[in-house]
Amino acid sequence: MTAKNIRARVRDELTSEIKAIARRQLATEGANLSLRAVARELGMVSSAVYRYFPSRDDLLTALIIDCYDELGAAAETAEAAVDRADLLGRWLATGHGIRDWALANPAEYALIYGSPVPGYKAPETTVGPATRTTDLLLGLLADGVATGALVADAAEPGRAAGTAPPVPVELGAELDRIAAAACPTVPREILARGLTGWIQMFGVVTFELFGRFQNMIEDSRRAFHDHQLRVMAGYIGLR
Amino acid sequence: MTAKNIRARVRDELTSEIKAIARRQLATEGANLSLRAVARELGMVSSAVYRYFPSRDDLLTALIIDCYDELGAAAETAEAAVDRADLLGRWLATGHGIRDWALANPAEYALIYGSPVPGYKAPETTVGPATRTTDLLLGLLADGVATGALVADAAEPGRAAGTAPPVPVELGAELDRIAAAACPTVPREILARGLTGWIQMFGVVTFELFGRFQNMIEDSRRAFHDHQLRVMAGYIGLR
DNA sequence: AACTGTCAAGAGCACTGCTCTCGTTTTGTT
DNA sequence: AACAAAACGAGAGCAGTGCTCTTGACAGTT
Repeated sequence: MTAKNIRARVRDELTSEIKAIARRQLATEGANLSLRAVARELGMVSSAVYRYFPSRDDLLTALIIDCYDELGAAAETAEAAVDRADLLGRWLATGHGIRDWALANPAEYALIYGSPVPGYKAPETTVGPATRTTDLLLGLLADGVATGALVADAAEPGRAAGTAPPVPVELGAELDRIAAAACPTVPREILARGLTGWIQMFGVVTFELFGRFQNMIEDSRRAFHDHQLRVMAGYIGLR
Repeated sequence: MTAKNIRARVRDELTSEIKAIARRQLATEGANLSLRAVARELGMVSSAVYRYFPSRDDLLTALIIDCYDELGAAAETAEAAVDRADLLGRWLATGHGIRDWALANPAEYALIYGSPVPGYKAPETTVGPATRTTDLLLGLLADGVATGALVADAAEPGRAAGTAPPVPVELGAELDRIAAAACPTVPREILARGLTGWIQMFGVVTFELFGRFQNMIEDSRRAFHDHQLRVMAGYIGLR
């Protein structure tokens, strides 16, 4: 069986080496990386690379999946280090974990959360790894609901009526559908708040990564992100 | 002088025709549009286009400036139609105006708010048009402060203490610097809240445009955006 | 009428994704 | 052990790209 694995193992090694070189080129070339350049750096001929990835888009797909998985793993380990009962701490750890990974891998973040590549259509195989980060939030909400730490607006102490508008009816059905599929125990009001915080979190990271903070927030970007996280945590009801 | 203008006028017409065709190709090709394809569609030879735009990046810059201006104008006209005293209405109009433009011009929105183009460095000439939308928010905040409708957290009725975390000291200096340069009358707490709402607004539009709502929010995206706008308006204190 | 600057066209360079063919090597089967 | 089948790397080639340079034609100025 080792004889059988000789070729397979070389293939696996070359496959991941191609991906590694492509990842490195991603940093300088962005989404329009060159298969020929990868082959050149590998000492191979361009047509040989096509034995491993049938097209450039397939290479991109492999990279996207890897990046989703890496980001998901980074967020998960950051979140797992916090006491389960500390909902706010888990939320903060998740948010900072995602930002840290994004700052360490800006090109990769742009690949998965930036503008869609023109002719590229993400296949179904990418949705699984993509939901790893959102699953963290949903787990957070479900845990909060289970322990009673997270309650809907009306019953929540310390929050005055009228501050937060109620979920409109048009949204209700859709939110219920999402909850039924992903987190049946979470009421729609809490799910809506979680979604708002989730979007804000990625919005801040995206703004920072894409240079929209230039000439604005320069020295205290981490503190800014932390503040946004805490604001949204307060809105969601995490404490 | 008309004799002199014959050439200049033809030049201007051709310049805008090139930009128009490039805009149209932007929709299908994304940021990596082809100068040769533009020339082909124009019945010209590629080298002739270089008389009008010294490089592909310069064409891109021209498009970016046009898009920023268009988005800014769309947001301004939407906001200008609302009664000056109606801060919430102005905020909603701005937000929906931006979203409407983005939905009508998704490729253009991706160009200016999506991932930065790999080798491309936006020149200084783009920052002016880029700030048109943020100026709307700052004007909104300044108006609210001037009329007394917008007040800092502690004095604001209907909001309980502890819901919104205070601005951390590290952020304070930076926020004061921004305020001093752009909106001297707006206190840092209100500016911080406005910034949060601003990021959330663009975050929602970006998520929707970049396909992150697929299999989640499908039928009520406008209502969702509207709800987000109202949530953030409540947080900022607009009413 | 002569000069000067602008223009479109064409050839050419180096690059890209991708396909096809060719000889070689490895694999699985008889 | 022998052999067919599959996998592999190399090379040539096609159509496309951004960009540069040169050439010849035209317009505006003096």
